[in-house]
Amino acid sequence: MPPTQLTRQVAARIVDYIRAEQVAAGTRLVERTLADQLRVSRSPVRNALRLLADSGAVAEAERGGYTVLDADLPLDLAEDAEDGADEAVYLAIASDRLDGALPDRITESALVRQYGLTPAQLNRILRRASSEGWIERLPGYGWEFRPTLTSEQSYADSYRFRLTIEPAAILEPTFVLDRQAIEQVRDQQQRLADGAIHELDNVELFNINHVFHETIAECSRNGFFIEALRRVDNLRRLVEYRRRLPRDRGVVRCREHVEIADLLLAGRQAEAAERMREHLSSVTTEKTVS
Amino acid sequence: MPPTQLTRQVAARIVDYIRAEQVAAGTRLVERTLADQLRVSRSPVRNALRLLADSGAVAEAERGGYTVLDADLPLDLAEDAEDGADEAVYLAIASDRLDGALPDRITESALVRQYGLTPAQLNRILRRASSEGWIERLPGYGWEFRPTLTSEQSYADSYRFRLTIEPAAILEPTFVLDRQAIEQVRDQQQRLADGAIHELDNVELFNINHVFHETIAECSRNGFFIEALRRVDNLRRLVEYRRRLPRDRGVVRCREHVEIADLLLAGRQAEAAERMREHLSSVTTEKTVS
DNA sequence: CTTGGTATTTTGCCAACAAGTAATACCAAC
DNA sequence: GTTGGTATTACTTGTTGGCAAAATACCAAG
Repeated sequence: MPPTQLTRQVAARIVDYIRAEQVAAGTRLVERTLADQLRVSRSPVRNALRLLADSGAVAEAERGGYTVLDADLPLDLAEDAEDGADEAVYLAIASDRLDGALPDRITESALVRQYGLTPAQLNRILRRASSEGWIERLPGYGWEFRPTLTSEQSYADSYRFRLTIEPAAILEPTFVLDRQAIEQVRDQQQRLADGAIHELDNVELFNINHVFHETIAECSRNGFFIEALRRVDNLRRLVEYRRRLPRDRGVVRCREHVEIADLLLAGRQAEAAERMREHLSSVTTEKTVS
Repeated sequence: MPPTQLTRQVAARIVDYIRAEQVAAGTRLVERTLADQLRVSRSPVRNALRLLADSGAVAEAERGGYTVLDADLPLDLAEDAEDGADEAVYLAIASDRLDGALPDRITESALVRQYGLTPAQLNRILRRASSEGWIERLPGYGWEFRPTLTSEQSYADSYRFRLTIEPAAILEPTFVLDRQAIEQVRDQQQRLADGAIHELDNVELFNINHVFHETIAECSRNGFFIEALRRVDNLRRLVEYRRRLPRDRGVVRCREHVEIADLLLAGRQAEAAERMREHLSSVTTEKTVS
């Protein structure tokens, strides 16, 4: 019996957690704590830990339970686990749509047939796609793809929008610097600028940059700014995965990121907001030229 | 056999359309046109027209088809039609949640039991609620209400967010004034300020004001601004329906709306944006005081 | 009191069929 | 070419029951 969808997902999250927090080897992985953190019950956590133990990612503790084996787990572990199915189909549909292989309107059963899904699987995927804003249920039967990000215009629009909200988020009165988080993403960007950028693929590069911007926005403590940014990035992700991202420009962007983070850490918010504005508008012009 | 959910909905939209556009009596209601406009096929349009004809809202034309009887249809018609079921349950769940009658997490079957729904009905409702951003599916079983708008803080946050995006939308380079639309909402606001405001209930008042702000944002021609505003308002709606809206303050707000519209019509966008900023921030301070 | 182990309850998915209705194509009339 | 009428196709919903697995409660050990 193959591990369940949720089990794989939970396993991937656990790996992410160990890697991101650099949890020391030997630390106990407490079921209840993980369950609370991942918003599931202990059952899938238990199964996920068993799965990870079988593949040698975590160690079984002496009197039951599991402990961390190594903070630097191979990245593949999370990806392998995640590749349950949903994610792949989700990206496939998005990709096919961007390629123009899917019509503007489509019925659920057509999708079920074309991608060989069960109704519930498709239900999950459509739920996600519609919550991310690129597909919409019609009043009657069928779904309609929304024109988001398919055109160059809407791509530019997304940057204009970020140009408005990201600097504004920094200047919000509720803004409180999360020094630790900012330092972490700052160092990550520094490493990228120092050359690590050439070793990453599009997905990882996008995710790191996305986390950088989101971490800053989160300091605004205003859920509307945070969620608005998140929504834009969720859409952007679908396109960026498919683009060629020139790495030389990427180095410049990372340096700008470092600079913005340094300004924030120095408490110079107004300047940071201004740099952020310049940073985002430079990307805009760059894109429209190419 | 009672009319179907979709039929009622389409009927309500047709009534909305006739009222909003003030379609002259005697005009033919063309099935295909309506179907395209409402993004459904002719079948439900036909059923809806039959329904409206039976209740005397539209007239049967001589050689088949239907014509408009009177541009000023009673508002109840749309509401009666809409009250099919979904909408009522949707608002009931939102209301119960705001009252604290529903726990933070809840399962689908609990909702099915509590509100006497079929799975597909609940599916539709959850889809909508999650796309509007106030409920979220957990990784395992169950759903979680998001803390949006339940607290005074997040209510204030929503205004801070609008304070950022609405003036910015006016200043977007892609902004193109839709003179006709702006004039229409301007006049509507003028009528409100002249006293009509005292004859409206919360729902209608909210909708009119919401349309005003959205019409302006739409001139930005940037879907991200438009959608972000729409999302905030969809959430706000759930709360505002339940508040007491003091009408005297409302009059002042309507006057400000008229003023903003006039500035836009005069092509003075920068000033309009500034007035919009003041307008929104005055509401914020007013709320935090009360 | 915290943690891991175990048992019980409940949930949501699956499958397949029936039924009603939305989408679509076609036709006739003006 | 439009428009309304009609027929056909194909889609989604509503069933039902069975089942794997997620949630939950309980227990024992340290």
